[in-house]
Amino acid sequence: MESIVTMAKAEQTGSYKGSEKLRPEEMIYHEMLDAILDRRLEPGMKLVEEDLAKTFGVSRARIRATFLQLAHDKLINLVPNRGAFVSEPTIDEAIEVFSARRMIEDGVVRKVATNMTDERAAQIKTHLDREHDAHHRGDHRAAIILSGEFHLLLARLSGNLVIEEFLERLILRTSLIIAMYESPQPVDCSHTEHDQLLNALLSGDGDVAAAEMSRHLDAIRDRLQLQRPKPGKTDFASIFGRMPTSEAS
Amino acid sequence: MESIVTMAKAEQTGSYKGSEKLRPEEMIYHEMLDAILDRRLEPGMKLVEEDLAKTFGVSRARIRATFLQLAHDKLINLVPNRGAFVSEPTIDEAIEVFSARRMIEDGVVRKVATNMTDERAAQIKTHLDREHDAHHRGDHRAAIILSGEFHLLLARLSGNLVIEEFLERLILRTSLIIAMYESPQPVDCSHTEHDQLLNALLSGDGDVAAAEMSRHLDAIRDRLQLQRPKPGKTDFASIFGRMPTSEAS
DNA sequence: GCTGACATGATTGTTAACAATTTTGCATGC
DNA sequence: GCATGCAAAATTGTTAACAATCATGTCAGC
Repeated sequence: MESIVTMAKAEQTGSYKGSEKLRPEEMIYHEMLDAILDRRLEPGMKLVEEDLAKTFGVSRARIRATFLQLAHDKLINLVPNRGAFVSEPTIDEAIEVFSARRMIEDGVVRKVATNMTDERAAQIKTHLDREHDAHHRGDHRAAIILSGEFHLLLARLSGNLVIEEFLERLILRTSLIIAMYESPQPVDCSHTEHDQLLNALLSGDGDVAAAEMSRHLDAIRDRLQLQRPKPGKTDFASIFGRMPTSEAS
Repeated sequence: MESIVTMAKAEQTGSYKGSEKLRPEEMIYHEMLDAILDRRLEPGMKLVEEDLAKTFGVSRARIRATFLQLAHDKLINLVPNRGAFVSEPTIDEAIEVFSARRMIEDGVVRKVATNMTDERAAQIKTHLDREHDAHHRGDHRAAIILSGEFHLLLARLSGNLVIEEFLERLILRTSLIIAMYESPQPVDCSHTEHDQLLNALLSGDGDVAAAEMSRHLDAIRDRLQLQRPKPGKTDFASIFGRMPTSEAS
């Protein structure tokens, strides 16, 4: 199965097969990234260096370097002498990430709205077509990827590489949050919201665009179930609704 | 001599001597950070792993880990098989960093302005007093530190840890840019601009505060000499004003 | 005199072994 | 039965040695 991230990169560059030529270090980073965002590695799970080293056929040193990168993106937690654990973003953290995105992306769409050109509008429309396409095909996976890419596209159009890179990390973090807190029946109705965003951008009014982006991000956040986290492996008490007792008395 | 960063941390926590209890890894990171921001390590300078390892009395592995951190903050450049080099932010990068800060900090002051309380105003005023103090004492070094801390304080008051951390990195990057491009006679008149910012914040009007912050950041940028970078060690052509020829003919 | 191959030295990249720490399992005592 | 302490296993942290790569200096050839 293709990975979320390599697929996303392929969407950017337009060549999917080429992504296999990534340097091994990046390969491992992306593989772990995918596994985390796919919840194949569940939040809270311990990541043992040697196991991963064997799995990828590299030395522990490389795994440790990869850990540093992932920890910097807040996707794993590094505890001295204890090891690495997949991040379990708290509800408060989740809210802060969305709040941060609002602050950043408000500024982004303000810039994009006031600097809109026909070519850029066409770029956005092309992307929205792909989103609709994926949605009508029922390709939920691609829809999720493209949804994130949409926000990244706007950041790129704002013309600031610093913001773009930062937002990329924030979007990854958001993906982990969504994976952890999404409601049982996933709702990817965001593509219609993206349409509305384009309209707002085309109005050329920065305030209108910023308001629309805020509404959109709040909507994503509010679709999550930020009250009760999906229980992790270790949270037996909430799984069974009671504390453990002996089975046969 | 105290380091810029540990001094800054001390300002935050209120206890300077305690900063010596940092774990060795953080110690090394901060020492290198300081050296870069102080220009004891000049932009473009090669950082040899073994030399640094000997200097700090640690193994190369630790130095490599520190390199990853610094590279993530864009303070050094990591070139495969070639090594680590102190970053030489280009003029375009510098402009982008200031632009990114404008986007972020506009949002920050909007939030702070609309959520101002007496206590927060007092916090800011206390900080400004310290800035003025340093300035009147002629303590240029402390003035620079406190100037950066001012922006960080506003980010903290905005109540978003994600933004605060990101801005912290951006401020470090700005410090390197200033160190690289500052005009011959350093102008730290920014403390009066900070006063104006406080006034704008007290107005409670987000638009006013954002405009003031934009003006302030633009002013800092415009005080730099972003046309001609201060020549690095290797730029002999610009040092001597001509290309090398044989000395005795 | 200049260019390019080649050998040498310096530096980074990688691996494996060792040390320190934490976790786990078990026995002991209350 | 439960807590406490101890020993063993697992895991992380660190170091040193080796391999691969790159930079530098030398020398032959034009």
